[in-house]
Amino acid sequence: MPIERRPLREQIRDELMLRLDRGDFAAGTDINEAALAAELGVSRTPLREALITLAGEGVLESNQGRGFRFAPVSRKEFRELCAIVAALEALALDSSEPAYLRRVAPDLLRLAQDFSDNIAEQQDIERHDDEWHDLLLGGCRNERLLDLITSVKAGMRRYSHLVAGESTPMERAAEEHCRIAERLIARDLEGAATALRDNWVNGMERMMSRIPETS
Amino acid sequence: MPIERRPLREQIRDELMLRLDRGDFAAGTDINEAALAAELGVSRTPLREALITLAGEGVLESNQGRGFRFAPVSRKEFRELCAIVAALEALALDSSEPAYLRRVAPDLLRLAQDFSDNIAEQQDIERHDDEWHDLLLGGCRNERLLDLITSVKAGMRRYSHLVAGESTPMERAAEEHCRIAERLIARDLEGAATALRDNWVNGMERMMSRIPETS
DNA sequence: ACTATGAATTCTGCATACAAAATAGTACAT
DNA sequence: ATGTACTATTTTGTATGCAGAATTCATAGT
Repeated sequence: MPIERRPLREQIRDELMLRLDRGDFAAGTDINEAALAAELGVSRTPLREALITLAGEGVLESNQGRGFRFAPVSRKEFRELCAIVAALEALALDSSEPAYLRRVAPDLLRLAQDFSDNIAEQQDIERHDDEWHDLLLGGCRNERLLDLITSVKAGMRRYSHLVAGESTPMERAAEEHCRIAERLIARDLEGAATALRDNWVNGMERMMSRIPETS
Repeated sequence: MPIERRPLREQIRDELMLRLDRGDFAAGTDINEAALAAELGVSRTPLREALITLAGEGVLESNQGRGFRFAPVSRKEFRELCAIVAALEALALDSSEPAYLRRVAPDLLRLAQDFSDNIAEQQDIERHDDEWHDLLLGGCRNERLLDLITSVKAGMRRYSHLVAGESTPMERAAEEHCRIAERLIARDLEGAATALRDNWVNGMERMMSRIPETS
């Protein structure tokens, strides 16, 4: 078996994103490199490398001499990110192999229905939603686009834990997923793309009230 | 006067992009960190930080133990990038303040016309095209989107010097810019967005033959 | 001549060390 | 009590050092 040999900076990045999902870091808080490096058991060098990639994805921001901090959240930015992801995923759907979409459409529908039934843990909900979208876009032939979507979504993870605990919005999301799947089954690619865009716009509005206004 | 104090990694990144525009680096070539750092007169640490950000933007790629290299070019990737930028700029146009577009539309038209007249240096052509698009999108209220467009375009700069010396394609581009500006003057935002998308698709096809196929 | 093997070298990835900037703290003057 | 100048401390930004992986080169074997 080929043992895993990944750069430390990537493992660190993953770990930080995991902690971000858990809500360990409040938006706007500074990062103490030495302390965090010690806590992770690594040196500052690969940590800083990870921080720089995260800054490139918009998760962090850096100021000269002041180091890194988790980028503050705002309704404005969340709207912006949703608009971007909506456009990118719609493009990805457009760039997908029709055969793939036909094949996975039933799975997508079933997953969406299963999901609306049993309300699970918040962690599971997030993961499920991500996996659903990943499956939807799995047939996209534009590799750079998929990478870009992943990157932009990383920036959105700062918002994910803010909505934790709300159950009704998720039921709405499941319904919308059903709609998208139904459009695909009906071979209506245009309608599916529209439903997908709606899903993001609605998702945005659903979470909007949860986001504290820029103070 | 406030003297400029930017991190070295950013200055290094800018310098590397400049050299990339000049065609100093062939696609696919490895980077020797020590040699490049010595040439730039900096240490490997900020250089590596710059390389990591460039890798995040798709300009470079990194392999474990093998360091960084300029990502190889391919027609497939170029098509992908053009599709992405087309979608993003169209969205940006959609998110722009109508008042701004009305105001700059005449300037855009004039710039496009001026440009089609005097054929300048390749360097100037590139810069002019970029500035034209920047002016077009200057009224976009989605800041994250503008950052993202800049980042994706950075990845496209690997292709820019490949088309050097060709004059007719640029005249075509100027014509298309005129079309976009005319649509804006006519208050036809939808038509402008379509023309913008066409500009990217055509630009793509124009350069396609210049890109060596993946060997 | 060609391949395989192993030592020597080069280079990356990570850790540590150092310098300068920013922050916190303290004494002092108003 | 408040503000200010100055010092001490913390923290970042950059440079250097070091271990191990990857590559190169030479040599031996077929």
